Amino acid sequence: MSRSADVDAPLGASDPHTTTRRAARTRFAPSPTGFQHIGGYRTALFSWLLARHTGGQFLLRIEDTDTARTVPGAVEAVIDGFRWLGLEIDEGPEVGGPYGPYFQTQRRDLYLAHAEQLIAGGHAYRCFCSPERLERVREEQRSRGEPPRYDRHCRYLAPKDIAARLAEGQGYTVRLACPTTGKTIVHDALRGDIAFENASLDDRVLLKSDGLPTYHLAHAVDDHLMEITHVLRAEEWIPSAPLHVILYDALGWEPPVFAHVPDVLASQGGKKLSKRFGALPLLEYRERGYLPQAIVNYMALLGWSYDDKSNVLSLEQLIAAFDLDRVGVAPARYDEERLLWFNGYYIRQLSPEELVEQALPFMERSEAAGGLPDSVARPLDKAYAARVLHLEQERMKTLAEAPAMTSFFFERELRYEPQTLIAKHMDADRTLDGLRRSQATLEALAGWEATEMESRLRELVAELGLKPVQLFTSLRVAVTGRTVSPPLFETMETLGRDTSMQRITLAIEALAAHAG
RNA sequence: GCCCCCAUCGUCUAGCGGCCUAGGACAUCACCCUUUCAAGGUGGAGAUCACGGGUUCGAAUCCCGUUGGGGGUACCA
Repeated sequence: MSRSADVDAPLGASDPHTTTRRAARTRFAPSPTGFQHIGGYRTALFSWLLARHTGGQFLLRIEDTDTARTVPGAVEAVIDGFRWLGLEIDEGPEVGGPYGPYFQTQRRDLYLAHAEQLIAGGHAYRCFCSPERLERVREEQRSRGEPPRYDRHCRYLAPKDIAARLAEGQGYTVRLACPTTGKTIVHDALRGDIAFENASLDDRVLLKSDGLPTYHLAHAVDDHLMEITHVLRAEEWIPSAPLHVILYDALGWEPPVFAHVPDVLASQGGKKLSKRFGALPLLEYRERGYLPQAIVNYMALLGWSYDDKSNVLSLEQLIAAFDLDRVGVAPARYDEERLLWFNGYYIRQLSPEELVEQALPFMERSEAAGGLPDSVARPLDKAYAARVLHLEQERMKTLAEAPAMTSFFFERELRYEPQTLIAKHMDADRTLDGLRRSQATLEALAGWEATEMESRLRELVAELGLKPVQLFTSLRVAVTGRTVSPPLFETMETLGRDTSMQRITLAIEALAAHAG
């Protein structure tokens, strides 16, 4: 039996939903009309976390009913994104599952059957109105200052009239017959009850004239049939949520728990993050040298928090801690700086092996693509690259910075202004002398260890009456070509004796020539 | 226009009536460490809790209103 929406008790008012106690089946249901960005994946992450936290399942369903806007490759990209983030999908395209198919275009008979059922039950009706008439009606309403809504022209068509049009072969859509009085209550797990006047509702199209369902019908049928318990979706769905409550009721079904998660705003302006406003497709972050752990940690904290202290949280910790009750309702702003901090943090946590594994592809890219200079032979020596990367590890904010940061370890020739060899409060002559004395000191060394070089050169610094920075700056530029580098002695050790000595010799020559 | 959502440091947030002279993180500033840059450590600045009314012995926390921002208003999702 289905409750009448026109009686006093508002629809949905007494649904006693708990949020996260039972095993949750959640889903992410994107339409393949573009590429998902952080906003979309954030909602998906919350859904995934809820499923994992409760020991339930997470499914991926493709809402491809808008065939005209479907973009090739979008489905693969979504799946690739989940794989990259480390969020495994329990049921969906590619992995399959007992509730498939997971593409809505392959489920049209299901929607058709339910549409018929709704019509038979008087909860929906066929609408023969042309798009032109619809537009005209809306225009008139607007000009009168009324909210544009379907005027329900076909809702009250006589049965024989309908039969006649059908016999004629007229096309039609199927619309939901909304109650016209009373209220419908949408229970939102994050915001509580939201009340809507039924009089303000619109009899939206459930089934398009091409026989494919709109989102309203399709998602309800699928979520019910797939036994989804919690629907997490963007807050833009709140306005149509009452329709969904009515629809579930008309179908005789218990609605799932709805949680409308807040938007993620673009870093500039007050607009929602989107392709137009500051959003990058998720996989673009991979190209730019971001680590999935950083993205996940950052996204989890956009609109959700564990307590007043926790900041760094692993996926495992997130699973253990996640709770719908701690998801906020206010929109959050996308903050690149914070993401970058997380990324640097997670890069620092990488083991030497993991770091090479992750960074090598960026270094071996072509020079034009941001890799090491093309003059450097590929493939790179892994062991050497590992040592080099380890030296730069704590300075890296993204993996994509690795090539520029480490190029002097690989290049044969350095290019720099001889002037930069001279440290502050130094002159060319004293620098030249320091360099020459250093050269002799290093030459006399039996081995080539950083600690050994350091103690010998520190003795030299004292002997010359200089400050460490005065001599080491020159050596640094000589050996790396830069004023900023990893610690000098480890750098020289890694570079090797031959290269280091050769560069110091070159620096002496260059400075001598420069000083005239 | 109409409907709906939201409102604590620049940003992400903690706070669910007294623990708050509002806590943490990013960013920022200073200092320490130090061969540069980072990383790390310490400390600082930064929020009249949008505003105005209530309720209460007591409000960032509850209620109402205002303002501001956002979303929806398709045979798109």
